[in-house]
Amino acid sequence: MTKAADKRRDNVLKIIVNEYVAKATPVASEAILRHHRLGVSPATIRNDMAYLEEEGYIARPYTSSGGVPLDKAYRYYVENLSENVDLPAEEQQRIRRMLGDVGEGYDRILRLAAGAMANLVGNAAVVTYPKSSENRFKHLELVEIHQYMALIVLILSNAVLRRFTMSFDEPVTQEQLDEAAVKFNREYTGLTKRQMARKKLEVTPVEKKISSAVTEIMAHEDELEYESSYLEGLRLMLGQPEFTQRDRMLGVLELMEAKAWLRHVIDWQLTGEGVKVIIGEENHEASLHDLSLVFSKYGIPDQVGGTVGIIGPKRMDYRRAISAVCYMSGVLSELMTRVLGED
Amino acid sequence: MTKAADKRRDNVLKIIVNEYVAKATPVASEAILRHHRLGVSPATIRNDMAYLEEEGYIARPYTSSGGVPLDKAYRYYVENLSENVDLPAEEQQRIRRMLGDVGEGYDRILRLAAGAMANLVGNAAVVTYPKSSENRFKHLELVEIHQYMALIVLILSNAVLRRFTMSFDEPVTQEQLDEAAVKFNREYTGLTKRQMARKKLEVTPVEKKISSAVTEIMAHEDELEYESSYLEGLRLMLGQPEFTQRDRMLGVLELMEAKAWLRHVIDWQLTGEGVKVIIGEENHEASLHDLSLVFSKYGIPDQVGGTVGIIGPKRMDYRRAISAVCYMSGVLSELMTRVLGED
DNA sequence: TTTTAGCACTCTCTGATGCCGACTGCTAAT
DNA sequence: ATTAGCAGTCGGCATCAGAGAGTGCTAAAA
Repeated sequence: MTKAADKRRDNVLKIIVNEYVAKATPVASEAILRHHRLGVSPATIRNDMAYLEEEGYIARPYTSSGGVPLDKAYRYYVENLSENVDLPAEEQQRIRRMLGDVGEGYDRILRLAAGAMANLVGNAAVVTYPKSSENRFKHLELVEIHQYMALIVLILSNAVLRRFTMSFDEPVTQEQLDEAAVKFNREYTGLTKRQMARKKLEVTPVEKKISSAVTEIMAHEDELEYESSYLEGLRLMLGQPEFTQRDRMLGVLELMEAKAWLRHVIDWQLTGEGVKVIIGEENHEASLHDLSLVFSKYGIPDQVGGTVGIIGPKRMDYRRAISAVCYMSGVLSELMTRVLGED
Repeated sequence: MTKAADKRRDNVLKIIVNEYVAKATPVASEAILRHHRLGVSPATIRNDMAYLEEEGYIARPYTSSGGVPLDKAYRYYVENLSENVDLPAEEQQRIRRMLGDVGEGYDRILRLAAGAMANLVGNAAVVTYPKSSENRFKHLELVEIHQYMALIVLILSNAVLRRFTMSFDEPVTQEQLDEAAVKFNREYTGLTKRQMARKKLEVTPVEKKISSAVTEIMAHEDELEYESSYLEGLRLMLGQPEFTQRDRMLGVLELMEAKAWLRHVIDWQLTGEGVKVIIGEENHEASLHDLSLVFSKYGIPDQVGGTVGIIGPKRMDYRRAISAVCYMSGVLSELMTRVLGED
């Protein structure tokens, strides 16, 4: 008998989560029966709810109101109560069509990807710019701007490209620059910055200056990761009823604009594959304590990768969010593979 | 006598605007005297306010409350009542130090610039990516990725750089690509896309494909302008008391995220130099009817330029906003000049 | 003609009050 | 272990009254 009772309790919890996610109001014992014919009376449900409350799955905003799920409930729900589903085929179609062809650089596509995810789940979505696990030198180009200044274009293994200008103490010619570029491209292509440092080249002062700048950029690129990211759907997230209180809304807005929380997500991401779900208090960062994150890596393992994820109130449709993140990371990975070739 | 009275009325209007900007509450006749010793009684001020109301400068939220400025008042204020001031020297220092050195591409600096402005005025600020009035070809670079695919790097006259991959029907070698690059660089450097089209080169099929892609990119770059822009300080703007009502807040948030309004600003900007102020209903776009914009071009006239501006509720410190926009556009212009050299 | 004093009037804001409806917890019966 | 019934709790809403702020108007003064 206890087995059947356990099952019913799971069911009740599942219904509570679903209902609360949909309606954002405490769910009452009778409301549970209204839509789902379990063969029992409201009183039984109330007993079950009392049990769930005692065990810390749900809470009541005030005495004798309906129950709202706690972190523990969401966690249990994600782990045991919700079977993973694929994104509906039509949604998949729409996204694929929207992303269409590459060509104008990642910027546009990543932004669109974030926007699509956001709309899919009605919350904010973020996509970080892809980054090499360890960048490798791919190509260098030097263009004279004027006598004492050159434009340096550096392409790295993640197909990211950096350009910057550099001024010199002595005059330089385009010939000199070409020579330097040829040399660097011959010697450095395919190397990481550490391998480059190990290789002692004979260089002119001008070349030395260029090479150290290149190394610095590569180091910087290895660090910088969340600096550039695409966050879309803020309006959707902040339209959720949890943000009716003005200060909470502004607090979250501030958090989002600062983007410091992203660092946190990325750190977490370092461990393991697949879709990660962080619910409320599970976040180390206090400012995220009443939000949830669903995110995943994308990219090519051990080569390039970024993070794609969803952020919203704890009351979110985790099933949908997980599907969306999972699918989108797949699409983006595929896209990266196509762009980078077999490399 | 009427002359003195006019002057006093101007003064009253000025005080009303200042007070309302600071406090965001209707300003009462006695409140005006509280802080500013005009040599008259409250009743006189009331008469003046009645006059101002009749003339459409101010309105009352309800019978017998204080007055709030209308669009006409702000316009008059900006035009006649507020002498332009420079940004405080210390602020100038801080911004210059913050922007520091160029080097990592515009992205970072433009974002910082927007952030600084936003903080300066307590509203949202936007900086668009600089764009050539008409882009010129500057440099092309071709790198083989594999047999049927190449990475194309195109540098344009605004120092903007585009890279994209292209696949070919026939195998290509790096030698072929180098040859093509040399040819294009020799023939096309310094030309606009129209001049390029006029010049009929003899090209191989591969080169033809590359060249048409380049032209397309240049055309695209000429169009695309507001696509990439940096919007900072949303939290500040939405923290203003005019957005206590939830729907207005979400409405504006939606507007900001879509960024379609930027197109509007840019269109307006086309005419004339200097700092532009658009107040409330002066906006053609209905969605901006209760917001104000303060913006300006920056860049090098007839070469490259972008837009820098502030957006906020009509109740904003126009004097400060104008100073900030003016100063920032100066700083960015200077920076562009330095980066592009004399060109 | 312009300014001032005085006063009645209008409107917002706040807190108190009371009632309705929703839902539970408890007890006792099944 | 489940159910029925009922008393009790609490949020939400509408109503109301009083205080405070500030004006418009009128008539007198400058």
